[in-house]
Amino acid sequence: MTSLVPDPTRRDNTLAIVATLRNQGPMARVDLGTANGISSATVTAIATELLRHGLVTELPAEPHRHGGRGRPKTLIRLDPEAARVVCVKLSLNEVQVVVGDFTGQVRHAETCTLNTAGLTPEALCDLLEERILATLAPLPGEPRELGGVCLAVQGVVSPASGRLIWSPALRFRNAPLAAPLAERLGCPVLLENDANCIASMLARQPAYADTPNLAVIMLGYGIGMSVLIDGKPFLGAGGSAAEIGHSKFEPGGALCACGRRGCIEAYTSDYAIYREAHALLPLPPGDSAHPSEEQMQTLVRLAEQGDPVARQIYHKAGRALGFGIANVLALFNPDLVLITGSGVRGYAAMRPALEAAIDEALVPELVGASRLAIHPWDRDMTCLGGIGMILDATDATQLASVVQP
Amino acid sequence: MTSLVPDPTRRDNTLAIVATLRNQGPMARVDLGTANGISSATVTAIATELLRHGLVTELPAEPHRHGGRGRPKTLIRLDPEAARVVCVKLSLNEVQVVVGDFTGQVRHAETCTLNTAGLTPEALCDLLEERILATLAPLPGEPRELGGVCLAVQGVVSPASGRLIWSPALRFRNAPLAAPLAERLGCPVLLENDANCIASMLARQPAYADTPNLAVIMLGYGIGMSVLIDGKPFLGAGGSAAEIGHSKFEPGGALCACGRRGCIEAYTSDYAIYREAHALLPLPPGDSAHPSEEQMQTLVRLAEQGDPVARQIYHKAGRALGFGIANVLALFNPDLVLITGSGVRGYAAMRPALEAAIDEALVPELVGASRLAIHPWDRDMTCLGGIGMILDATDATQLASVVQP
DNA sequence: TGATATAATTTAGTCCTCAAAATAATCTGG
DNA sequence: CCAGATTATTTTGAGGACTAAATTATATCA
Repeated sequence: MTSLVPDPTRRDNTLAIVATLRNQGPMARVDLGTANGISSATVTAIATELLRHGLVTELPAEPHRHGGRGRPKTLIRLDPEAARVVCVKLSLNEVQVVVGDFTGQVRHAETCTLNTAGLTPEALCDLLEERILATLAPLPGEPRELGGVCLAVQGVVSPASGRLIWSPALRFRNAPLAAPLAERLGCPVLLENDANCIASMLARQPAYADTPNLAVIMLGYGIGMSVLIDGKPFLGAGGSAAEIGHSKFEPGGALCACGRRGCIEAYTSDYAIYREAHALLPLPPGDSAHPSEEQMQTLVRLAEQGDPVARQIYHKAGRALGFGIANVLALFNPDLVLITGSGVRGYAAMRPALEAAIDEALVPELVGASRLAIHPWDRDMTCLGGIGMILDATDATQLASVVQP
Repeated sequence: MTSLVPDPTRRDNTLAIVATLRNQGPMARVDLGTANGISSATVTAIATELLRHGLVTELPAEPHRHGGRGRPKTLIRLDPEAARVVCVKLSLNEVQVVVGDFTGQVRHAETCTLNTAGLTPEALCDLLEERILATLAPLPGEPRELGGVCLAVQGVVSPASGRLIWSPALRFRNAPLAAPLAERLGCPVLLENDANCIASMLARQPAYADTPNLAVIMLGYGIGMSVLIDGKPFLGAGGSAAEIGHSKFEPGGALCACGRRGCIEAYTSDYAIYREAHALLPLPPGDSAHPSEEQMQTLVRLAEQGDPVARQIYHKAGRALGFGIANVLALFNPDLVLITGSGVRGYAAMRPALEAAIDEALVPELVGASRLAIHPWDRDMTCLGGIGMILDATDATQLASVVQP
């Protein structure tokens, strides 16, 4: 190790190349150069270092599929084995552990169910350490080769300080989680909000490359949001930005899980919809505090079949969300608002009221060119995004030690 | 001119030094180095170039006030004469033209009153060109030495495209202003929102150096806001971000000047307060559509003296603003919310309801460490900020041609 | 006056980037 | 099968930029 902190220019260029390879797959040196605005000579130099450190490999030439004339491109790709990272998604009564490789691909995933609300911070760290090591153990390679862990939780977190401020999955508040877990595991731990993970995963997709200001709203048991500004999650001063769920629909309105009244979440979340419905409509049995997927789907079906009570409930949910989105448009003016989460199942039922509410709330000048779309929900998106985030974070530190001979 | 685009590293360092000199006044080379994290040798090199181009001058040594031992510092400062810029503030029925020097100091200011609402885009450009040249004419130096103009307007603008989307001072909408004016004047024109000018002026002050995430709310005839993220105004995708005035207090509420209902502005702006008051309270005479400062001060005085009607009006205004700020806290989580504008005259009357509304709306976890403060209003702040913004903008282009011999 | 201290400049060395030249690897067409 | 033609990669050489260290400049202190 000649120098632990290489030249910042070189560091930036190296990070850009690794990021390009991760997001766009194997690529030739020339193309990496044009994609990042650097000369091919520089790419050669950087690639040589990365090869020497085993972070990338050259792809064997493929004799076929080589349209043009001259010397064929030699693609280089990230070596999947160069790092192993983990994303842990912590939600109410569920812990999901996903193992990813250096390219950001998922290699293994496990989920376990337990009572999360009863955990103390120490018990939670015990549990997470145990689950992560148990998940890693059967995999080839030493578990200690772990490059980093992303802990994705619902609720308010402060990534900078590694403290969990508040989560619906846990009873305790304002406890440091990243530092103790990092000490146990001997690797960097990034504490993140689950919505930020999803949003940064979406931002990586080419389809959203031209919408760097992106608001991603997650509908589910609660309501979360992540706002990407220039492609990066906006955290605010203390990490609690983008809390659309607790922005207001009407003063003195419905009671929210947070204890205040009139929050968007108190109208549009699963618990709010279920709360309105369960006394009035025939639903499958279940835990009254936490509506099941089956119950929610029954409710959506009722609304879509024209049941007036269910329709009314979804109408109100859509109207509240529409006003919430109107405030997001007025305050963030994003390129695109994307709605996802398990709650998108009810989007069709909410949509008319939602769109009418936005029209009612905002003049066209303030809606501007912002678009509104839904993104199909996939429960693994969170961890995919978390793996990308911890890889990006560890790149920055790891590559600091990629140095010259 | 050997090279019009110098090395980006050198360019960044040069910009940083100019910015430091502008914001913090004359400084020695050593201190410029430590303040910007660069070596004193590099500062010497950059300072030599800047001296050669006449952008900075060395301050004569002051024999007194030189505490220490060794060689005394030689302070360098920006040469005030190195550039002349103008900020034009366009508000309802008023155009203010302010001339600034390279250090950001105001050298001259003029205000004129006229009917702005009746102007077409062409007539407005005619007027602005005429006013700017007339203001510049009597000053020493050729008017054509103008380095840049900042056009600060109330309303929604898109700085990137130079288009005015919508302004309460003008009847037309969605017209390009920056380009035609730049052509007439032969210099860069920056179209900016007035709140952004004020916020970036405040951000330059040392008192706010540790609050890079700052929301500045301007109370006045309307209600505007600028949100600084990492010290820079957040514009959103189309320039219409941070429109707190048209975020919602309650669906179906009071009628707003924008034509929709329930906007914060429809409760807390001067026109909204006056609208509630003028039929019920004895106020000085005036134009009914646009309350005068005298009328508003009378109203504030009535509220502070305990008049129940006036108190009730300010209570409601404060409550609406409180809910608006709660949404800003939930969505932006700023370090600090600063309230300013001519409407701060009524802050004391609004304050109890405002603070109660924030408490009612948000759990402490979401208020976080965000603070709330007022900043005394000074009508010249806008143009001071605009001068700073146009100087920053022209630095970037100007300094591109500051090159080696 | 000389010792000491601090600021500014110069020097020497390292690193990085890029353009251009050289080299490598392939296809094309006779 | 071989001589261009073509494109990719690597090497080379030149030009900047930055820093640490040495040097020079200018003060105070005793």
